[in-house]
Amino acid sequence: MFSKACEYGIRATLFVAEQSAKGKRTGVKEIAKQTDSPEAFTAKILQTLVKSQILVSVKGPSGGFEIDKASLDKITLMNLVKAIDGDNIYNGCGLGLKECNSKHPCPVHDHFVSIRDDLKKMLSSTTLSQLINDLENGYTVLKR
Amino acid sequence: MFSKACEYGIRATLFVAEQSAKGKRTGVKEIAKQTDSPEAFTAKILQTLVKSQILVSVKGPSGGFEIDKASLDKITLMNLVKAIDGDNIYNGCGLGLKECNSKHPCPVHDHFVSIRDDLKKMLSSTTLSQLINDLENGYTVLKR
DNA sequence: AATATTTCGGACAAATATATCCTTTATTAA
DNA sequence: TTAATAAAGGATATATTTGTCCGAAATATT
Repeated sequence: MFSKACEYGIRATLFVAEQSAKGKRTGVKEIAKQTDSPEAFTAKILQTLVKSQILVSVKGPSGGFEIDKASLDKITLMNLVKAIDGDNIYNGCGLGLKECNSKHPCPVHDHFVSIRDDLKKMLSSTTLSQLINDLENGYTVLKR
Repeated sequence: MFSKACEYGIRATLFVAEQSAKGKRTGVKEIAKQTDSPEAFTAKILQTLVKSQILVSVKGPSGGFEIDKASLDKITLMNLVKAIDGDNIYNGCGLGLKECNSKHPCPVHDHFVSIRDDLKKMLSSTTLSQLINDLENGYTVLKR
């Protein structure tokens, strides 16, 4: 479904979001530990997310990553996925054809339409706020 | 969504199925050409599909690949995907956690449930017969 | 000002996926 | 029986993804 980079990226962002909601800033080391992800690789992905203006980074002692509280319910899973994996997930053809669309469909095009639409809808309507709510409850987890 | 191998594999299988329905056997060269796929790589994938008993191969002159007509409406997309990509697509966790399930869910688990179920349902209920029907009509295409 | 901390950026390394090539094996047809 | 044909299988090449390492830049603390 998603690349490893995207899986790590979503997990990292959720951890940062959770901490930011508490007013805490957090660094790569802690993020990697709490999301059970490779540290150096996670650092790269965090850089990408900063460039995409999803995260804010601060260098130096007591630096780290944070998310503007106001954007917690503006940023969606779709924003993360696009920033890391691009938009192939909901634009690409199921069988890899270049010019597949409803006028010129591949054999599985119609079968995938509603599934892809549902996925797209879910990704673009699910915000960080919603997701960290379950995390704070302890209902969901970021590792294991 | 699927690997390249799986995309080529599905396209190849559909072409073989279409030909088999007409009583024709077809070789790698023709399959690769008609599905716009790399020939040698396609050959490898066809081997996998033969080992998985989805296709039948015949060596020598006038040899090639075919599908038992009786199995055209028994073999589903799910069978192809499992044979080539394994079952990670509908067993794996959206965020890559090892022990993600309804008792111990990752933050996106519940959000993915219905989408994954729909995908699984679609893959396991769509047969080769159904797919080649649209192909024969010219309603769907295998390349471009 | 000096030092320690932390992200940034580039180069590099390893693993996996994609893709090709060539020899062997089976089979058909002449 | 020989020659031609086509898949099988192994070795190898290339590309992409995943992952690491290290010096540079920024910044807070002393």
